Amino acid sequence: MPKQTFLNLPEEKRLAVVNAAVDEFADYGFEAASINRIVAASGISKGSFYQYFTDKLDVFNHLLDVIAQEKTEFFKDRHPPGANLDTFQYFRWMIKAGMEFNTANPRLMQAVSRVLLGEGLYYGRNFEDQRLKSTNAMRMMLQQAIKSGEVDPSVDVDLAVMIMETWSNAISSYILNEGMKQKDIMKWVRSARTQEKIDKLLYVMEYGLRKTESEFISQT
Amino acid sequence: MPKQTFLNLPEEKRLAVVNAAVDEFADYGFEAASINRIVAASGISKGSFYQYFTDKLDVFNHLLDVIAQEKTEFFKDRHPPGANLDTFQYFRWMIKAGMEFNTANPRLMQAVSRVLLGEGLYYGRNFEDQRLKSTNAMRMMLQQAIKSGEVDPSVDVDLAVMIMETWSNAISSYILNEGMKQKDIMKWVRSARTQEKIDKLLYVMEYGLRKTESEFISQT
DNA sequence: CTATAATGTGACCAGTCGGTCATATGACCG
DNA sequence: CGGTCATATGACCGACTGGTCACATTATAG
Repeated sequence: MPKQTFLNLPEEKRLAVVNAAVDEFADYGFEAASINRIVAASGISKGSFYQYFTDKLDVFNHLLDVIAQEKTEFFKDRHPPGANLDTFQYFRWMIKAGMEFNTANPRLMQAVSRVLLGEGLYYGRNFEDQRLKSTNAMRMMLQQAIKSGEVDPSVDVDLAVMIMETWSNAISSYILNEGMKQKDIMKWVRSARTQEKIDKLLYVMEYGLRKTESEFISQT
Repeated sequence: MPKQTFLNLPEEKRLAVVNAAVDEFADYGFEAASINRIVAASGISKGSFYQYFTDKLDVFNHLLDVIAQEKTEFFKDRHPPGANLDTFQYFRWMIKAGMEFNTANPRLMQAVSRVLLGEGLYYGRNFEDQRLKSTNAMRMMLQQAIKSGEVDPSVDVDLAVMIMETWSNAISSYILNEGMKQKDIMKWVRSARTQEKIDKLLYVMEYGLRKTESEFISQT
């Protein structure tokens, strides 16, 4: 939590600091973010910074507060269309609203998203080719399946690739992060519980994808 | 690419360097990884390091090479069960094989996964509570839907939450990363193309989730 | 055994980091 | 005006960073 001193600051100065922090985290992520640069960019002195915040994590947490504020402001007069949406309609509305919120605060959301969710595949370092290699393999697999009549030709190949890639990565991360907590990772991975969970996951994906695009359009 | 000098090294020494690098990237990610620590942990001198590699990225790229080698070794005598799997069966087999590979090389995969895909939600910094807040909201939403009879009670709530969370994050990242490339992010987000893509995505998710667990079991 | 080439080494460099603190500045009050 | 207190400042600190290079060690060849 930033000190009261910071919150008392004239808005202009306060925003300069917040914006500098947003840019810094968005450009460098958490570890590589530099307090020196934030200080230089916002035009305050280093001493002042340490009077406002205790450390780097403190500034970042303040960004989360800023988001919370912005969100209540944003959703103040924005409500779900109609009262009796079902769960998925509501979820869909939430996602769409989130997209609008991201659009309205792109740099801010980019900064916290980069720190909390990672740099993201679509941005990227020098590893784009590495990623393309695996997505291209999936794309070819799907196109082959379409050619052989196994998958409906109206399926959106790019979308299917994105979905498969997302799950491939999510499952890999899940196995690694959750697995490292276990004392016997191999036993855990091969356990009925874990296998069943992944099976269900893939089944949900598969079932959704098997629907043809024409059905999508008629049902949405 | 590491210099030939490095590849000529006695295996023991070479592995010491690779293992030190793996540990470093797994523990600190790319930005915060320290060449000094890698050097110290592997027992080589700093000068030698710079004779083997040009910089940090070069070591990391070598880890990708190591993975490629390990993978060909791993899949040498591991083939899909039967020749006429359909696309999804094949994908499922690939995912499962990937899980086994991760299990066999957990630290190595953790290192590159952390760098390429981010720290992952399930690991985490001091932001676990931030994440729990949103997942709990989704969980309650689903439980409410089950209570009211809208969603089949046999649905695995935790699984559904994981799926919804994954898509929520993936969509958010997609919008931010892809959107920042556009000259007019708002126009892009609201365009029919983008909206349709997200709609389809959510529809695939929804359709998979609407199936009841009993159907899962009978069909898998 | 000597000469030459390849490899290994760690002290050293300039630069940056997060963080501190004595001092300066300004705001408020009697 | 003087006095008191909150705030602002940037020089300075030790630690660490990625990177270099003159020199030591070892291997190879004649």
